[in-house]
Amino acid sequence: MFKPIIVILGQTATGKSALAVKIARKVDGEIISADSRQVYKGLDIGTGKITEKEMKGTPHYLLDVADPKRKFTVAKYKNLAENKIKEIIARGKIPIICGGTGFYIDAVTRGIVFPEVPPNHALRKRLALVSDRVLMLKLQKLDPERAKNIDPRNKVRLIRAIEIAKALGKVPKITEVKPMYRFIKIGLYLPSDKLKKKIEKRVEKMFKDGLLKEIKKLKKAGISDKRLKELGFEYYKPTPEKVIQETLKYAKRQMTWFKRDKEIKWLDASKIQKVVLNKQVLRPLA
RNA sequence: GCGUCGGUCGGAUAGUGGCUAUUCCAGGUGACUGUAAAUCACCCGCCUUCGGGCAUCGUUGGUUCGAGUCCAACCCGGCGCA
Repeated sequence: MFKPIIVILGQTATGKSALAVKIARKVDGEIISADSRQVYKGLDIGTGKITEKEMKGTPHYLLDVADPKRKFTVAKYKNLAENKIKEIIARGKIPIICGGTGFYIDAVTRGIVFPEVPPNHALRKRLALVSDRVLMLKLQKLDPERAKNIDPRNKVRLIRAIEIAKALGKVPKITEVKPMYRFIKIGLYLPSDKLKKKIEKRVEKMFKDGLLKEIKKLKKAGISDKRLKELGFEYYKPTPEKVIQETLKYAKRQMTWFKRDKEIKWLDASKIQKVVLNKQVLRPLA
């Protein structure tokens, strides 16, 4: 049987990347990123993407695998990540998943099975113009079962449900296939005052490193304001204050997601020591 | 000092004399089936046994069955004139 796979997760700016590298170097591991924005090429400074230097020679995967003009998806992530896990294990190395996108992590670690219906952009475009009420009526006709427990005001979900129902006749129930690996989830957390300070520092550094230039470059490459906003990148007028505020809100939403997962073992990021590392993180790999 | 316009929740803002004071932002709680830093719901004066109860539109008085809305005086702020 395989050794368990370590998952490092937590809110933004808690130091996940550095910890993952540290562990990887100790156990001869390789890192698979779980970040919905770092998959895109060209989104570096704004997403806090790890630099070559910070990797310290440890291989990282699922960074820069998508074009920001096109939407990446969880299902795609799941596929790529599972392939990478296989590859890494086959090479006799240890996979380490590291990131802050809860949905992506769950897709892999809980083995969520997504209906095999690729996005239908023409349909989506058409349905986007319709009110949520009408969308709900449509869905009720197509699949009364799914309509019962869907968010009736959430257009994104309604559209997706209709998309699936049109293709398959109905939306399949959520299924989870027990993954063939065991995962150990380590959550890195910081008390809110410390997190806030770290975020402030990080955002200031982003501006110093050229965040505005990066955004300009993306715009020049033909990425619309709307798309940039979807990527969490465009603020009315990017100022450090605004970006800090948005980042704090995001961190809160991340925590809302992680809190539901009782399997996560939480470690205080400001107190993490070698001893703790050995005891709680590395022991299962011995 | 005179004239004038205004004062509504942490900030901004709506509100023909009539029931439950609007919307946006910020804040809080949560949801999550191929967009997930996305998208969405609820709360956001006080109390609550979650049914509701009590407050409240600068202050004080007045008119009225009924006032955020009308009247008067005062307080505060902007603008104009001195």
